[in-house]
Amino acid sequence: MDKFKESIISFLKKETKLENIELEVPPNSEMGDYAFPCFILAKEWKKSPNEIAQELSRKFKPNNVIVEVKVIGPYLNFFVNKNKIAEETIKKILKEKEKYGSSGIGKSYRSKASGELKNKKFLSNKKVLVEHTSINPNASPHVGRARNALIGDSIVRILKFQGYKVETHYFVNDVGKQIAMLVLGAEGKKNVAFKDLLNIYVEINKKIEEAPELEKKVLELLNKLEKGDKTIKNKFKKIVGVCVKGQIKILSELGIKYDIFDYESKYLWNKKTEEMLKRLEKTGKLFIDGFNRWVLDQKGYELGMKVPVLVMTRGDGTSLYPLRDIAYNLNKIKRGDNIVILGEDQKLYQEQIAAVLKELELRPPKVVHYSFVLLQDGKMSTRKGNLVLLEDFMKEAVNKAGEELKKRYNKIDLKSAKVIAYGAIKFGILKVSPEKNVVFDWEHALSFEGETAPYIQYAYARISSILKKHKIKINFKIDFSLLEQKEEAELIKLLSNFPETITKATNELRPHLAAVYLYSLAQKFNEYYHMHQILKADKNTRDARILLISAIRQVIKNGLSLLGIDVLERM
RNA sequence: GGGCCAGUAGCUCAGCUUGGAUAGAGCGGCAGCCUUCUAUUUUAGAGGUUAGCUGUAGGCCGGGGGUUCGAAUCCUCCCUGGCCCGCCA
Repeated sequence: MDKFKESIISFLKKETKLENIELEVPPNSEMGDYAFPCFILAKEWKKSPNEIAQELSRKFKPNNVIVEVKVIGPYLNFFVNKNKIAEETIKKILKEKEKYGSSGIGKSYRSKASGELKNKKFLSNKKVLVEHTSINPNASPHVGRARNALIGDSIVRILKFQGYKVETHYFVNDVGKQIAMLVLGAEGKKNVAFKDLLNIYVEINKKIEEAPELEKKVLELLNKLEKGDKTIKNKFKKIVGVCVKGQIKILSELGIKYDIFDYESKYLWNKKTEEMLKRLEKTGKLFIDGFNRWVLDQKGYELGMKVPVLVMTRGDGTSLYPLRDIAYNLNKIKRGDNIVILGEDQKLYQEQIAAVLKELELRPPKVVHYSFVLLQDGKMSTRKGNLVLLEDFMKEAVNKAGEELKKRYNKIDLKSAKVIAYGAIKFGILKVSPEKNVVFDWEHALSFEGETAPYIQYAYARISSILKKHKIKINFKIDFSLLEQKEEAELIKLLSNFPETITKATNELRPHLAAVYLYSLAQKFNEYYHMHQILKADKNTRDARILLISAIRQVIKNGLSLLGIDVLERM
């Protein structure tokens, strides 16, 4: 908490004898910087809230931090020392530079062996494992999948920014039915390339739908695979290899990187699943059902299902996904604390996994769920081929950005076009809260105006170009009281709120908070820029304003980097 | 049938976890800001202005009920949409 709030709260605590003081921010900065609503005291003091506010205001003595109070109706409003907040905030930003906004919570808990942070935060270990993307290796990723990768990547960036040691994992479901289908579909085709996979997958799905007896062939393939048939194993490996390579290329083009790829197949043949079963047996909740399968009873966990059980094996004893997944989870839990990004379809299943892990007295992963991206005519589906491919979206966006650049500079700078295009894609997806369904619409998705990354990048470029025109040495002997405009006060307040916003985004694993914040900052800056001269102001005011916009520039850059978005010095 | 999530302006969203002052943005609409050219009596049309800015219209915050001094926010019922509920992963 900053010293401004602290000072107000200590005053109010003394005067009201309340344990918890909740301060609010008035809707309008002219009304004050912080407000205390006096309703809660009305009953006890047997006075109207307005009278209470009056009484408190008489008791208040201005100081170095809080310079004035004002009663507006039932509210007691406080005005902070604007010079002080301006000076401290701007100095802090320009000194900390790319670190500004980091609260270092990742580091602070690492240095503490145990203690209060451990109980407060869900992260308690030294290392944080973030598993995201984990797209089925059956085709080129569609836009809906990108939501997973982008949210995950942003969370990784945020955690690293806060000082956490992060390890990024990608789980490859390389032994599933869908891969078997792909193998079957590719039968007889030579040199299958990444771009062919989608068609093959859609075709084989159609074929199976028309001739369900083909399904037997799929199961046969799976069976042979599980028995370790070398030829089949290689076929799976080859096609998965082509697919993963292609997927990674696209994601890496977007600046998304992974430290470790975990292959599900690893858990198909090693003894981990057997060990897992033995361990589960000790809970006394594992039983063999009428189909001769190992099943875990999950009564008592309030799972939203008719019969709360988790099936671990097939009748023939071979493992099902949950069993392999639990083994995988165990492996990850050994390495550190876990975060997983998954679609909303995995919600119940993850609750089941969490219940299993609790049964084993292990800390379940923190799961971030997101809702699906829909198309006007329904759900996106790789199986049906009803989708917008991420790579096509990227291509279109780069084309559009290129055109815009051409309009302005009469030439296309591909690197800049990509920064703009990928920024737009990322921001467009990240600014929406993850639990919301999104309907993909080309026109909307390719817009570079309004609440978009290019708008924010533009504010950054604009500041850069001002600073280029006029280079002054950063000199802190500046009269910060010259930043007296209303817009300046609002900007400074926003800047000083940045660390708090990022802390919140970290604790709640919600990158969209950063996106929303950045837009409001860029918007406020543009407003300010149009109302007030910067370089043409008189010398002292100009120097103060230059420091202010330098600070804004730094915060925009820091914030965008948390979303994986780059900036341009000119655009 | 049951569980989870969402419903806020014509459209896309923020705000909801922690109740508080006139419910905020963007897109689209309308009217402008700064300039150039063409014709013209005061004006009109076309274009440019780095992706910029201002004003304005547009809301029973899905609906009913409840809690509270006060509800978009909390509780409850209902409606609509998304996701899920036993040998797929």
